[in-house]
Amino acid sequence: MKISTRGRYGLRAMVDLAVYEHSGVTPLREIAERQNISEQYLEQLFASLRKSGIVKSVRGAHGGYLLNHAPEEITVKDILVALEGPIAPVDCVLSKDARKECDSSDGCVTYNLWVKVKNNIDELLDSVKLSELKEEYKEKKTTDFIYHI
Amino acid sequence: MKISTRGRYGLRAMVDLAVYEHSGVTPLREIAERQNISEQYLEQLFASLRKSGIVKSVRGAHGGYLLNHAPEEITVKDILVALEGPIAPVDCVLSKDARKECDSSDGCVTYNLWVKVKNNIDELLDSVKLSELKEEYKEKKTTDFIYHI
DNA sequence: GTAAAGTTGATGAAAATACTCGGATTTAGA
DNA sequence: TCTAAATCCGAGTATTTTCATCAACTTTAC
Repeated sequence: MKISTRGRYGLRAMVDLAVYEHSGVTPLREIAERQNISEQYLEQLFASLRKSGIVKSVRGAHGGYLLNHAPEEITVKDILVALEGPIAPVDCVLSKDARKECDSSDGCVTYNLWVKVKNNIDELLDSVKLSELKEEYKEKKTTDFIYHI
Repeated sequence: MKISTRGRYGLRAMVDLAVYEHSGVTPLREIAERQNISEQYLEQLFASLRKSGIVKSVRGAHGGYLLNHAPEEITVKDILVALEGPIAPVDCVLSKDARKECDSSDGCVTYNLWVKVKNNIDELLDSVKLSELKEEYKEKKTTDFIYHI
Protein backbone atom coordinates (compact mmCIF):
# COMPACT_ATOMS: atom_id res chain seq x y z
CA MET A 1 0.00 0.00 0.00
CA LYS A 2 2.70 2.40 -1.06
CA ILE A 3 3.01 5.19 -3.58
CA SER A 4 5.98 4.36 -5.81
CA THR A 5 8.83 6.76 -6.44
CA ARG A 6 7.21 7.51 -9.79
CA GLY A 7 4.37 9.13 -7.91
CA ARG A 8 6.48 10.75 -5.23
CA TYR A 9 9.19 12.11 -7.51
CA GLY A 10 6.66 13.14 -10.12
CA LEU A 11 4.55 15.04 -7.62
CA ARG A 12 7.61 16.85 -6.27
CA ALA A 13 8.64 17.74 -9.81
CA MET A 14 5.17 19.08 -10.54
CA VAL A 15 5.23 21.29 -7.45
CA ASP A 16 8.62 22.56 -8.55
CA LEU A 17 7.32 23.26 -12.04
CA ALA A 18 4.34 25.14 -10.61
CA VAL A 19 6.53 27.26 -8.34
CA TYR A 20 8.86 28.34 -11.15
CA GLU A 21 6.12 28.67 -13.73
CA HIS A 22 6.14 32.46 -13.88
CA SER A 23 9.57 32.47 -15.50
CA GLY A 24 8.33 30.67 -18.62
CA VAL A 25 9.27 27.18 -19.74
CA THR A 26 11.37 25.06 -17.40
CA PRO A 27 13.87 22.53 -18.76
CA LEU A 28 14.09 19.22 -16.92
CA ARG A 29 17.74 19.91 -16.18
CA GLU A 30 16.71 22.65 -13.73
CA ILE A 31 14.07 20.53 -12.00
CA ALA A 32 16.55 17.67 -11.80
CA GLU A 33 19.11 19.91 -10.11
CA ARG A 34 16.72 21.53 -7.65
CA GLN A 35 14.93 18.33 -6.70
CA ASN A 36 17.93 16.06 -6.92
CA ILE A 37 16.28 13.56 -9.25
CA SER A 38 18.04 12.02 -12.28
CA GLU A 39 17.19 14.02 -15.38
CA GLN A 40 16.70 10.88 -17.44
CA TYR A 41 14.27 9.46 -14.96
CA LEU A 42 12.34 12.73 -15.04
CA GLU A 43 12.13 12.39 -18.82
CA GLN A 44 10.15 9.18 -18.35
CA LEU A 45 7.83 10.74 -15.84
CA PHE A 46 7.19 13.83 -17.94
CA ALA A 47 6.44 11.69 -20.98
CA SER A 48 3.53 10.23 -18.99
CA LEU A 49 2.48 13.63 -17.72
CA ARG A 50 2.51 15.06 -21.22
CA LYS A 51 0.43 12.19 -22.66
CA SER A 52 -2.12 12.80 -19.93
CA GLY A 53 -2.34 16.47 -20.92
CA ILE A 54 -1.14 17.75 -17.57
CA VAL A 55 1.94 19.48 -18.93
CA LYS A 56 2.92 20.61 -22.40
CA SER A 57 6.37 20.67 -23.90
CA VAL A 58 8.32 23.14 -25.98
CA ARG A 59 10.94 21.36 -28.03
CA GLY A 60 14.29 22.54 -29.19
CA ALA A 61 16.84 24.86 -27.65
CA HIS A 62 15.48 26.87 -24.70
CA GLY A 63 12.58 24.48 -24.62
CA GLY A 64 11.17 22.76 -21.59
CA TYR A 65 7.87 22.12 -19.91
CA LEU A 66 4.85 24.18 -18.92
CA LEU A 67 1.71 23.45 -16.95
CA ASN A 68 -1.15 22.84 -19.36
CA HIS A 69 -3.73 24.23 -16.89
CA ALA A 70 -3.77 26.63 -13.98
CA PRO A 71 -2.48 25.02 -10.76
CA GLU A 72 -5.95 25.49 -9.26
CA GLU A 73 -7.30 23.14 -11.89
CA ILE A 74 -4.77 20.35 -11.44
CA THR A 75 -5.42 17.93 -8.60
CA VAL A 76 -3.02 15.59 -6.89
CA LYS A 77 -5.12 12.74 -8.19
CA ASP A 78 -4.63 13.86 -11.80
CA ILE A 79 -0.89 13.75 -11.30
CA LEU A 80 -0.75 10.42 -9.48
CA VAL A 81 -3.08 8.72 -11.96
CA ALA A 82 -0.95 9.94 -14.86
CA LEU A 83 2.15 8.51 -13.21
CA GLU A 84 0.93 5.33 -11.57
CA GLY A 85 -2.31 4.47 -13.28
CA PRO A 86 -5.63 4.22 -11.45
CA ILE A 87 -5.37 4.41 -7.68
CA ALA A 88 -7.14 1.33 -6.34
CA PRO A 89 -6.42 -1.12 -3.54
CA VAL A 90 -7.42 -4.05 -5.77
CA ASP A 91 -8.05 -4.34 -9.50
CA CYS A 92 -11.61 -5.61 -9.26
CA VAL A 93 -12.93 -2.18 -8.26
CA LEU A 94 -11.71 -0.66 -11.52
CA SER A 95 -13.91 -2.30 -14.15
CA LYS A 96 -16.38 -5.09 -14.79
CA ASP A 97 -13.73 -6.94 -16.76
CA ALA A 98 -11.28 -6.83 -13.90
CA ARG A 99 -14.03 -7.96 -11.58
CA LYS A 100 -14.70 -11.04 -13.67
CA GLU A 101 -11.05 -12.04 -13.38
CA CYS A 102 -11.59 -12.14 -9.64
CA ASP A 103 -11.48 -15.60 -8.15
CA SER A 104 -14.96 -15.24 -6.77
CA SER A 105 -14.87 -18.29 -4.53
CA ASP A 106 -15.24 -15.89 -1.65
CA GLY A 107 -18.37 -14.43 -3.19
CA CYS A 108 -16.49 -11.14 -3.17
CA VAL A 109 -17.33 -10.36 0.47
CA THR A 110 -14.44 -7.97 0.49
CA TYR A 111 -15.53 -6.16 -2.67
CA ASN A 112 -17.64 -3.53 -0.89
CA LEU A 113 -14.80 -2.82 1.48
CA TRP A 114 -12.34 -2.17 -1.35
CA VAL A 115 -14.85 0.07 -3.10
CA LYS A 116 -15.13 2.15 0.05
CA VAL A 117 -11.38 2.42 0.39
CA LYS A 118 -10.99 3.45 -3.24
CA ASN A 119 -13.71 6.12 -3.02
CA ASN A 120 -12.20 7.50 0.15
CA ILE A 121 -8.75 7.90 -1.33
CA ASP A 122 -10.13 9.24 -4.60
CA GLU A 123 -12.10 11.90 -2.82
CA LEU A 124 -9.17 13.00 -0.72
CA LEU A 125 -6.65 13.12 -3.57
CA ASP A 126 -9.16 14.95 -5.73
CA SER A 127 -9.67 17.62 -3.09
CA VAL A 128 -6.05 18.73 -3.00
CA LYS A 129 -5.00 21.10 -5.80
CA LEU A 130 -1.52 21.68 -7.10
CA SER A 131 -1.97 25.35 -6.20
CA GLU A 132 -2.19 24.45 -2.51
CA LEU A 133 1.08 22.53 -2.59
CA LYS A 134 2.65 25.40 -4.49
CA GLU A 135 1.66 27.89 -1.76
CA GLU A 136 2.91 25.54 0.93
CA TYR A 137 6.22 25.28 -0.85
CA LYS A 138 6.60 29.04 -1.07
CA GLU A 139 5.70 29.48 2.61
CA LYS A 140 8.20 26.83 3.53
CA LYS A 141 10.92 28.59 1.55
CA THR A 142 10.19 31.90 3.32
CA THR A 143 10.25 30.25 6.70
CA ASP A 144 13.58 28.63 5.91
CA PHE A 145 14.94 31.98 4.87
CA ILE A 146 13.87 33.74 8.06
CA TYR A 147 15.11 30.84 10.11
CA HIS A 148 18.58 31.10 8.64
CA ILE A 149 19.10 34.81 9.35
CA MET B 1 -1.14 1.78 -4.37
CA LYS B 2 -2.25 -1.81 -4.22
CA ILE B 3 -2.96 -4.30 -1.48
CA SER B 4 -0.70 -7.30 -2.10
CA THR B 5 -1.98 -10.84 -2.43
CA ARG B 6 -0.83 -11.45 1.13
CA GLY B 7 -3.43 -8.98 2.30
CA ARG B 8 -6.15 -10.09 -0.07
CA TYR B 9 -5.72 -13.83 0.44
CA GLY B 10 -5.18 -13.41 4.15
CA LEU B 11 -8.34 -11.36 4.60
CA ARG B 12 -10.37 -13.91 2.66
CA ALA B 13 -8.92 -16.69 4.77
CA MET B 14 -9.81 -14.80 7.95
CA VAL B 15 -13.40 -14.34 6.84
CA ASP B 16 -13.55 -18.05 6.08
CA LEU B 17 -12.12 -18.87 9.49
CA ALA B 18 -14.68 -16.62 11.17
CA VAL B 19 -17.59 -18.18 9.28
CA TYR B 20 -16.63 -21.75 10.23
CA GLU B 21 -15.54 -20.85 13.73
CA HIS B 22 -18.48 -22.48 15.52
CA SER B 23 -17.29 -25.95 14.52
CA GLY B 24 -14.06 -25.63 16.52
CA VAL B 25 -10.56 -25.50 15.11
CA THR B 26 -10.16 -25.21 11.35
CA PRO B 27 -7.16 -26.79 9.60
CA LEU B 28 -5.57 -24.79 6.79
CA ARG B 29 -6.34 -27.65 4.40
CA GLU B 30 -10.05 -26.81 4.62
CA ILE B 31 -9.54 -23.09 4.12
CA ALA B 32 -7.22 -23.81 1.23
CA GLU B 33 -9.85 -25.97 -0.45
CA ARG B 34 -12.77 -23.62 0.11
CA GLN B 35 -10.87 -20.48 -0.85
CA ASN B 36 -8.73 -22.06 -3.53
CA ILE B 37 -5.44 -20.81 -2.10
CA SER B 38 -2.29 -22.94 -1.84
CA GLU B 39 -2.09 -24.52 1.61
CA GLN B 40 1.64 -23.82 1.81
CA TYR B 41 1.13 -20.17 1.07
CA LEU B 42 -1.54 -20.01 3.76
CA GLU B 43 0.95 -21.44 6.25
CA GLN B 44 3.12 -18.38 5.74
CA LEU B 45 0.23 -15.99 6.15
CA PHE B 46 -1.03 -17.69 9.31
CA ALA B 47 2.45 -17.60 10.83
CA SER B 48 2.22 -13.80 10.63
CA LEU B 49 -1.34 -13.74 11.91
CA ARG B 50 -0.39 -15.95 14.85
CA LYS B 51 2.63 -13.83 15.77
CA SER B 52 0.36 -10.77 15.81
CA GLY B 53 -2.00 -12.52 18.22
CA ILE B 54 -4.96 -12.47 15.83
CA VAL B 55 -5.32 -16.24 15.65
CA LYS B 56 -4.11 -19.07 17.82
CA SER B 57 -3.06 -22.52 16.73
CA VAL B 58 -3.64 -26.05 17.94
CA ARG B 59 -0.86 -28.38 16.86
CA GLY B 60 -0.98 -32.04 16.08
CA ALA B 61 -3.64 -34.26 14.54
CA HIS B 62 -7.08 -32.62 14.42
CA GLY B 63 -5.34 -29.34 15.05
CA GLY B 64 -5.83 -26.10 13.19
CA TYR B 65 -6.49 -22.44 13.84
CA LEU B 66 -8.92 -20.43 15.96
CA LEU B 67 -9.70 -16.74 16.24
CA ASN B 68 -7.98 -15.31 19.27
CA HIS B 69 -10.73 -12.71 19.82
CA ALA B 70 -14.40 -12.31 18.97
CA PRO B 71 -14.92 -11.22 15.34
CA GLU B 72 -16.41 -7.96 16.64
CA GLU B 73 -13.06 -7.14 18.17
CA ILE B 74 -10.94 -7.80 15.10
CA THR B 75 -10.71 -5.04 12.53
CA VAL B 76 -9.70 -5.24 8.91
CA LYS B 77 -6.80 -2.99 9.78
CA ASP B 78 -5.52 -5.47 12.39
CA ILE B 79 -5.47 -8.17 9.74
CA LEU B 80 -3.86 -6.14 6.99
CA VAL B 81 -1.19 -4.72 9.27
CA ALA B 82 -0.31 -8.22 10.46
CA LEU B 83 0.07 -9.37 6.87
CA GLU B 84 1.58 -6.36 5.12
CA GLY B 85 3.05 -4.19 7.81
CA PRO B 86 1.94 -0.62 8.44
CA ILE B 87 -0.44 0.80 5.86
CA ALA B 88 1.11 4.07 4.66
CA PRO B 89 1.43 5.72 1.28
CA VAL B 90 5.02 6.75 2.04
CA ASP B 91 7.45 5.71 4.77
CA CYS B 92 8.07 9.18 6.17
CA VAL B 93 4.64 9.27 7.83
CA LEU B 94 5.46 6.23 9.95
CA SER B 95 8.20 7.50 12.27
CA LYS B 96 10.64 10.29 12.90
CA ASP B 97 13.47 8.05 11.78
CA ALA B 98 11.83 7.31 8.47
CA ARG B 99 11.16 10.99 8.06
CA LYS B 100 14.82 11.85 8.46
CA GLU B 101 15.67 9.46 5.65
CA CYS B 102 13.48 11.58 3.44
CA ASP B 103 15.36 13.54 0.81
CA SER B 104 14.08 16.83 2.12
CA SER B 105 15.16 18.97 -0.81
CA ASP B 106 11.46 19.55 -1.42
CA GLY B 107 11.04 20.83 2.13
CA CYS B 108 8.51 18.03 2.52
CA VAL B 109 5.65 19.98 0.95
CA THR B 110 3.91 16.72 0.29
CA TYR B 111 4.29 15.44 3.84
CA ASN B 112 1.00 16.88 5.12
CA LEU B 113 -0.81 15.35 2.17
CA TRP B 114 0.54 11.87 2.87
CA VAL B 115 -0.37 12.19 6.54
CA LYS B 116 -3.94 12.98 5.56
CA VAL B 117 -4.09 10.02 3.20
CA LYS B 118 -2.72 7.69 5.85
CA ASN B 119 -5.16 8.88 8.51
CA ASN B 120 -8.07 8.53 6.15
CA ILE B 121 -7.25 4.95 5.24
CA ASP B 122 -6.45 4.05 8.83
CA GLU B 123 -9.78 5.32 10.04
CA LEU B 124 -11.74 3.49 7.39
CA LEU B 125 -9.95 0.16 7.80
CA ASP B 126 -10.29 0.44 11.56
CA SER B 127 -14.04 0.95 11.31
CA VAL B 128 -14.75 -2.33 9.55
CA LYS B 129 -14.90 -5.38 11.83
CA LEU B 130 -14.38 -8.98 10.85
CA SER B 131 -17.88 -9.68 12.15
CA GLU B 132 -19.37 -7.47 9.43
CA LEU B 133 -17.57 -9.33 6.67
CA LYS B 134 -18.64 -12.59 8.26
CA GLU B 135 -22.31 -11.57 8.15
CA GLU B 136 -21.97 -10.40 4.55
CA TYR B 137 -20.49 -13.75 3.63
CA LYS B 138 -23.35 -15.64 5.22
CA GLU B 139 -25.94 -13.45 3.51
CA LYS B 140 -24.21 -13.96 0.21
CA LYS B 141 -24.27 -17.72 0.67
CA THR B 142 -28.00 -17.68 1.39
CA THR B 143 -28.68 -15.52 -1.64
CA ASP B 144 -26.68 -17.88 -3.82
CA PHE B 145 -28.66 -20.80 -2.47
CA ILE B 146 -32.03 -19.21 -3.20
CA TYR B 147 -30.81 -18.07 -6.58
CA HIS B 148 -29.87 -21.61 -7.56
CA ILE B 149 -33.24 -23.21 -6.74
C1' DG C 1 25.00 24.61 -38.95
C1' DT C 2 25.33 23.60 -34.45
C1' DA C 3 24.31 23.12 -29.85
C1' DA C 4 20.54 22.63 -26.69
C1' DA C 5 16.62 20.38 -25.56
C1' DG C 6 12.78 17.14 -25.89
C1' DT C 7 11.39 12.08 -27.58
C1' DT C 8 11.62 7.28 -27.78
C1' DG C 9 12.71 2.59 -27.04
C1' DA C 10 15.74 -0.86 -25.32
C1' DT C 11 17.92 -2.63 -21.65
C1' DG C 12 19.79 -3.92 -17.17
C1' DA C 13 20.21 -4.17 -12.07
C1' DA C 14 18.04 -4.48 -7.82
C1' DA C 15 14.36 -5.19 -4.87
C1' DA C 16 9.99 -6.90 -3.60
C1' DT C 17 6.55 -10.31 -4.06
C1' DA C 18 4.53 -14.71 -4.68
C1' DC C 19 4.96 -19.20 -4.10
C1' DT C 20 7.28 -23.93 -3.26
C1' DC C 21 9.90 -27.51 -0.88
C1' DG C 22 11.69 -30.46 2.64
C1' DG C 23 11.80 -31.67 6.91
C1' DA C 24 11.05 -31.13 12.13
C1' DT C 25 7.75 -31.20 15.76
C1' DT C 26 3.42 -32.11 17.98
C1' DT C 27 -0.63 -34.80 19.06
C1' DA C 28 -5.10 -37.64 18.63
C1' DG C 29 -6.48 -41.93 18.02
C1' DA C 30 -6.16 -46.89 16.37
C1' DT D 1 3.51 -47.52 20.34
C1' DC D 2 2.76 -46.40 15.61
C1' DT D 3 0.72 -43.56 12.19
C1' DA D 4 -1.54 -39.94 10.10
C1' DA D 5 -2.69 -35.19 10.34
C1' DA D 6 -1.53 -31.04 11.57
C1' DT D 7 1.45 -26.88 12.68
C1' DC D 8 6.11 -24.86 12.42
C1' DC D 9 10.34 -23.22 10.27
C1' DG D 10 14.02 -21.95 7.13
C1' DA D 11 15.56 -21.88 2.62
C1' DG D 12 15.15 -21.43 -2.03
C1' DT D 13 13.17 -20.15 -6.65
C1' DA D 14 10.61 -17.74 -10.03
C1' DT D 15 8.23 -13.81 -11.40
C1' DT D 16 7.13 -9.12 -11.41
C1' DT D 17 7.87 -4.42 -10.43
C1' DT D 18 10.67 -0.62 -9.76
C1' DC D 19 14.36 2.32 -10.62
C1' DA D 20 17.59 3.98 -13.50
C1' DT D 21 20.73 4.42 -17.54
C1' DC D 22 22.01 4.64 -22.33
C1' DA D 23 21.91 5.59 -27.15
C1' DA D 24 19.87 7.31 -31.16
C1' DC D 25 16.72 10.56 -33.02
C1' DT D 26 14.00 14.94 -33.84
C1' DT D 27 13.13 19.70 -33.23
C1' DT D 28 14.39 24.47 -32.84
C1' DA D 29 16.85 29.00 -31.22
C1' DC D 30 20.55 31.45 -32.40
